[in-house]
Amino acid sequence: MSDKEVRVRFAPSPTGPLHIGGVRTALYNYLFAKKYNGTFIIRIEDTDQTRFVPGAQDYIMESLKWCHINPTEGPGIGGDYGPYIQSERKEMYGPYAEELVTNGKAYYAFDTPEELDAVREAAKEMGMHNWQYNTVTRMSMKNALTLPADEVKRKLENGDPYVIRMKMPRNEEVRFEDMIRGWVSVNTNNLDDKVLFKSDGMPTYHLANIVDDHTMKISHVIRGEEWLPSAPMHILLYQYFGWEAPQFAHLPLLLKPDGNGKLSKRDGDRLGFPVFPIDWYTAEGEKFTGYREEGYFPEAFVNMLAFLGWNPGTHQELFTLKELEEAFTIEKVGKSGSKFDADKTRWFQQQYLRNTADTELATQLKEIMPTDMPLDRLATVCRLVKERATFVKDIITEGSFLFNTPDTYDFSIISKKWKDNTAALLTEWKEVLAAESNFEAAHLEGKFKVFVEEKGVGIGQVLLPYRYVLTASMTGPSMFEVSEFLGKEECLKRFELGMKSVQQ
RNA sequence: GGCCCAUUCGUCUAUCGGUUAGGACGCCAGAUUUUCAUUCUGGAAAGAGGAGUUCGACUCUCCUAUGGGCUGCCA
Repeated sequence: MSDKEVRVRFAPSPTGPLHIGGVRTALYNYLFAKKYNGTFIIRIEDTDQTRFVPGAQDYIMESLKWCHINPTEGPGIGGDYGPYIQSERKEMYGPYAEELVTNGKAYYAFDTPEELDAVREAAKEMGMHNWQYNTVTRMSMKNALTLPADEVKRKLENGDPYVIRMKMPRNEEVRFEDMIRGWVSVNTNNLDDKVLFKSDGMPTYHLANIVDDHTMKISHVIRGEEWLPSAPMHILLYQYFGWEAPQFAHLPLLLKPDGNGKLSKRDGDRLGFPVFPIDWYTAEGEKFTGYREEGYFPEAFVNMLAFLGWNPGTHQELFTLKELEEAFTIEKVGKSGSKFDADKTRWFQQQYLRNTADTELATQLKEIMPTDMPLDRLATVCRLVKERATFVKDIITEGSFLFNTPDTYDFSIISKKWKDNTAALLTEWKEVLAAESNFEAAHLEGKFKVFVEEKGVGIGQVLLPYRYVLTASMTGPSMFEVSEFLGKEECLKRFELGMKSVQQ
């Protein structure tokens, strides 16, 4: 690591919702910055005006906020290197492109998109699988390298549409050291003359990215593996400008849990888990569910994401954001793509739910379930059922009989356990309770043990029917805890209800 | 097709030439529990294949296979 100040950026384009792969890239950038006391920057790359999606930028910012991945510089945040939205930096890029033209590192090209399509089509028909605008083909195209100088000049003065293409050198080896993959090298013969500046006056990603990273003093570029093939070209651009290139780290991709391929938008509803951090609605009104709305804690979500492609080298798996900031190193990021595991994700959430204080859970519960129940009572519910829940919303279903008197009893669930003497035993046990003034769980349990002892019956013979009449269910937390929570009056009332259902 | 990257249990991964190849999720079995859940214990489960280098390779090199990415005036 050089002693240069660490400045990293996450640079999404607002073409739609950020999916979890993007969130992970943002997270790694953030953690890297924190680890080295650096700066984490958000930059919006909206150079493609045709793909702009309204709301996408807000979605990105809100997603990161929910995850507590807080940028130190960015749109709406400020910083000394703004603006942080490329369309607002539009005027900056042209002169840089011109500079390359002047230095012979780039050239004007006048081929129309239609002409290019035609050339590609023709090449395909001749059995060439891909045609590239490169060192050899450029000599048969319409550009400043082939056209007479005066014609080029005339076209430019005329206002004819043009692009500026990078002039790729012939047969040169471009090498760079990736922080994750080590040395990567490519021969320029395999690279093409990429468009740097578009006919609409906007730069392409490649130019804008290099110019912004340089002018924003970015020290490390941590981005997805899909950028690896163009990294050598970016290196070359830095050389053309005479700038020092940042260090690169190309992250492995997130893969579909089944089959193969990069995780994509539609995989979520197909496989039954969210692919997006928060809900997203398309312009057509289609909804994509987010982790936030599913009920995941952001801490659990972030913890899970951090472990998709990184590990601390120890057996610890539960990390707070702060702990991740300490433990994270780029060296421990793996090289191969990871398949997303929905089960493991749920497990993380379950762990976090369990480690959340009861009153905190109660507070969150109140937000999703209107109730008059006081907070301390809610907290007790949480304590009783949290071990059988994964999400806060599970507490509502798992503890339903703690909120409301059962409205329907289904005798068939207990009929097998219901013997001839059950009703009589239950009635006697009810009498014991009716005479009892102390309803503390431990006390009731003691009473109960004495009761079954005296009757000479098994615990289950009474306890299960007891559960049934009070909760209309066969499963749940300790009956003595449940009884204490409900209180004497409610318990006796439910005895009546439950017993009635049996008689029918 | 071309170029680049990758390859350890089903999944996420540890191992930085010498290990009974470790952990976690999931799965199975047992114990605890009135029940379900929890918890605990145990179990099945892996180095893609082939050549080298080496006293010794999961680890280094090469080839093959497989997977992935890129191949736009998209990012």
